[in-house]
Order: sequence, then C-alpha cells, then structure tokens
Amino acid sequence: MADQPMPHIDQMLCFAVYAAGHAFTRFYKPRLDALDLTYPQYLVFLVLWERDDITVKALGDKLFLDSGTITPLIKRLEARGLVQRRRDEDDERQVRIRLTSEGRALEAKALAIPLAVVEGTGLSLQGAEALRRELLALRARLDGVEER
Amino acid sequence: MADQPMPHIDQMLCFAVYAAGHAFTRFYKPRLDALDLTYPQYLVFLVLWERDDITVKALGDKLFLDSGTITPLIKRLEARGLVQRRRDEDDERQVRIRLTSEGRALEAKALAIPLAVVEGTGLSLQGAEALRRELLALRARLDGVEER
DNA sequence: CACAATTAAATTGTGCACAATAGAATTTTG
DNA sequence: CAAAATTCTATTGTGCACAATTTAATTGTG
Repeated sequence: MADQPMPHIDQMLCFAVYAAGHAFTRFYKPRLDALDLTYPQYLVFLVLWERDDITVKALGDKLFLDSGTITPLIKRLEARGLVQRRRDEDDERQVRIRLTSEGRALEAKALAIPLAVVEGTGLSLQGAEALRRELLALRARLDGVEER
Repeated sequence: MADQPMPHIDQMLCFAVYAAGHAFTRFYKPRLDALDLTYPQYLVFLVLWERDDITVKALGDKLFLDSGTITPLIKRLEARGLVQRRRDEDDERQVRIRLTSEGRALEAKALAIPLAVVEGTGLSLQGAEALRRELLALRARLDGVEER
C-alpha cells in the first residue's frame, strides 16, 4: 500500500502544465493591456478574426470552455462595442457572435503580439511544434477518458 | 507589415498549454471530489505534506502564486480544520501554515489519486519526464523575460 | 536611538472557470 | 400531429488568479 509514496509537486506533469499556463498569462498581460484585453478575451478574438459570426456553442467547442464562462465574457465585449450578439434566425436556441467594425479593427493592433512572443521567448511556431502537439494529444486523452 | 498574418489559435503553443491545463483540472475533479478538495487546494496539500510549517511567502514561491490567491484559499482550509495559521514568533510579518492532524490524515486518502492519473492517462512519471522538463523550462523563460 | 526603506500579508475589486439548474426551442418518436 | 427527449443559452453560486493598495513589522543608516 505504501509502495507508492505521494509524489513531490516538482515531479508532477500536471503542475508543470499549470505553472506554464499561469506564466503565459502573466507574459501576455503587458502586451494585452495595450489592447485592453484579457488573455481569454484575446483567445476569443483569435477565433472571431479567423471565423466571424460563430455560435456560443461553436466558440466553446473551439476553446474547450462552457457557456457559463463564455456568456459573461462576451457580454463585457458587447458592452464595449467590440462584438454583437443575436439569436440565429433559423434556430433561436443559438446565439451568434459577430465582430463590429471596432472589433475587426483590433486585429491590426494585435498583430504585434505574436511577434513580441516570438522575440521575447525565442519560441518560433515551428520550434515549439513538437511540444504543442504533445500537449494537444495530452488534452485529448484527458478529456477523452471521461467515459469509462 | 502584413508579412506576418495573425496565427490561428490551433497553431499556438500558449493555447495548447491553456487547454491542457483546463483538461487536467477537469480530469482531477471527480477524484478530488472524494476528498472535497479543489485542484489548487490539492497542490497546497502536496506542498504541505512534503514540507509542513511553511510561510505564505514560501508557499507562493513554490506554486508561483501570490498572497491574494493563497490567503483566501488557506482560510477556507482553516475553516474546515485542515490547517492552522499563525504568525511567526521571530518575524511577525510572516504567517506560517501548519497541517492539523486531520490535514495530515488526508494524505492517506489522497494516495489513490496519482495512481488513478497514471492508470487513466497512461502517463507514468518517467514517461512524461521530457514533456515536464520542457514545460518547466518554458515557464522559467516566460517569467524570466520580465526584466528587459 | 530615530527615521527611512524594505518586506510580508491582507484587503479590495475585476475577471475567468465550472457545476448545477432553469428555461426555451428544436427534433424525435409513436 | 402531440408528447417526450434533446439541444442550447443563460443564470446562480463557489472558488481561483492577479493588480493595486493598505497596514504592520523589520532592517538599514546616520
């Protein structure tokens, strides 16, 4: 029973992921302050700049977040005039999110951010490719094990 | 200027880290519910089981969190009788955190959790070693670039 | 010793993150 | 076509996470 002692926190993969996530948030903070966006808000815009007029559901699927997180976040962006929310005409259960012209214009300002990340960390998209793939595979495994 | 387009979210390392972190939290949830602990609370106990009678400052350094996060978390654990808080006698600016016997007893119950993680994900401590190292190095780089 | 600078914790306020629930619309089934 | 099941968003409540500020104690310097 006591064969397996409690592992130390420094040896645990989950903690390494947790700490790296916080570090990324802190790292982005000063850059995102220039756009007056939080990190999760920035992620939402990355999706919208890529695919505008998306439902809350589809956005949640993309970001692996639920509506309880996304709804208030989007409402704050709507209050600032960066996005619009409206019910889908065909299926009124769905709410579609669209960029306003102000929200679309943010993209130009945001272009400096990924450049700053590459410069600041020495991480190129290709250089971190293997790490990224492993993390996505890990996420899929963690979320997929639910049904057992 | 437009040489570098906005990268897609699926290509970004920061998002892979972010999503894997949430997936870990979700994965631990049902296991930690058995102990009535949240994931950050579990991390605090991992530290305390390893090194009891630690200051808030040292705990924050270990977990990369500040007192604004730790203080209310610890107070909730104190209210449940799992830890004790008291001022250091030599330096009264510091608050030391100690396990109660109940808090210490939790460790025995918690031993099942790392086993479940290994079983559920197929991740052994050794198997994930390279990934863990890369993430810790990444965290250090992200937190270290602050001064420029 | 006295006064300034530093250190440490707590407090306050904003914003995620998710579980649980509710409510409305659509789809399925008999 | 009507009732039941499903799908989707919103709401409520709890708990991080961090910035900024406040308060208290310690350390350093003359």
